[in-house]
Amino acid sequence: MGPTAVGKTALALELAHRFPLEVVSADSRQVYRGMDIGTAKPTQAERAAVPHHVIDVVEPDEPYTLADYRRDALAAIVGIQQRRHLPVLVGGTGLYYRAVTSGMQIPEVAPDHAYRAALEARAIAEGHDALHRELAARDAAAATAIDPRNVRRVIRALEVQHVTGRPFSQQAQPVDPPFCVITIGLSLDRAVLYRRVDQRVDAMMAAGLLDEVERLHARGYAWSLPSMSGIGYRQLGEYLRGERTLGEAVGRIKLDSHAYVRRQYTWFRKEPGIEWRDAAEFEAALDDLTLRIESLFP
RNA sequence: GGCGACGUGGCCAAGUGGUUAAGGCGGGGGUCUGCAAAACCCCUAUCGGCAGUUCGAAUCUGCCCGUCGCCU
Repeated sequence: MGPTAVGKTALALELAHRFPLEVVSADSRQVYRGMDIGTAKPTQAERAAVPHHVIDVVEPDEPYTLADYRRDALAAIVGIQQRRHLPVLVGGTGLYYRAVTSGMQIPEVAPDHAYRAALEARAIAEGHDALHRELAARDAAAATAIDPRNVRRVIRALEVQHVTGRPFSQQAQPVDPPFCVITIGLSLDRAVLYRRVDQRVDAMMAAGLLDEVERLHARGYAWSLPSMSGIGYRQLGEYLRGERTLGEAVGRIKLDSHAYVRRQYTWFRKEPGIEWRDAAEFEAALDDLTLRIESLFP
């Protein structure tokens, strides 16, 4: 695990020279087909050399949820284990990481978009506190745990309670992890990482990110889609709609990526059991990880 | 050397006598189990320096320092 552009993919590919491993992506954007450059997907050559899973699984306009991801990732891991290969989860989406490694029980309630839209409208009309008060009445524990201003979370809790008739808070109890996990967190000095992010954004532009975004938009994918609202796609959309210059859009991509890095760290810091390694000491991290894995298979 | 303008947090920028000095950007921290590269929240200055005027000054006066412009 680790923030964007820290070198996770490179480390995994290097590790693949030492172990028969397969990669399971833990990246919420690489699941979309056709979004290659902006999501920094591993190349076709890299994916030919090392099998990758949970990449390119849906079209950009298909909804893909946490539950979908958990199902796909666990299925991939089972398959890898049957092949007697080592499953290596690689990615920067903290929630996805947790869904796989912590035995998360996700309430079996599919999104009801009409219901959500109605509640969103209420939040706007009556204020988010109104929704939160309703949640407090229906599920006090959830109301305590969820920030009233985090409308999206409040709505999901209401949705689960609405559909199942049972409190959301009682349906989200984690169980023991289904397997033994070693987590290596790759980290890098913030200023250095920001520089690396900026360089990668420039490289993405040179590699044709704008074309990629235009092509997706030409295929009819709305800017409001979750897939099209990711970093890179959103800002270039603003440029294509004439809301800002190309230079401004690229600058925005860089700064939004910085903020994303910060949010990623916030998430990872909270996750237990992560062993942090300095990405600047790539070889050392690689050797150390090799020893850690070998110790598991005497 | 003279004249003029300006000098507010890392940057941009309101405020031109009176509650705890707007806001934006950047930076930092945080929340989040079916939209998570999302959504949301919090933090981040005493106003170039000194001396005055005043009950009270970022806001007025003087000097100094600095920046910019024009002139010689």
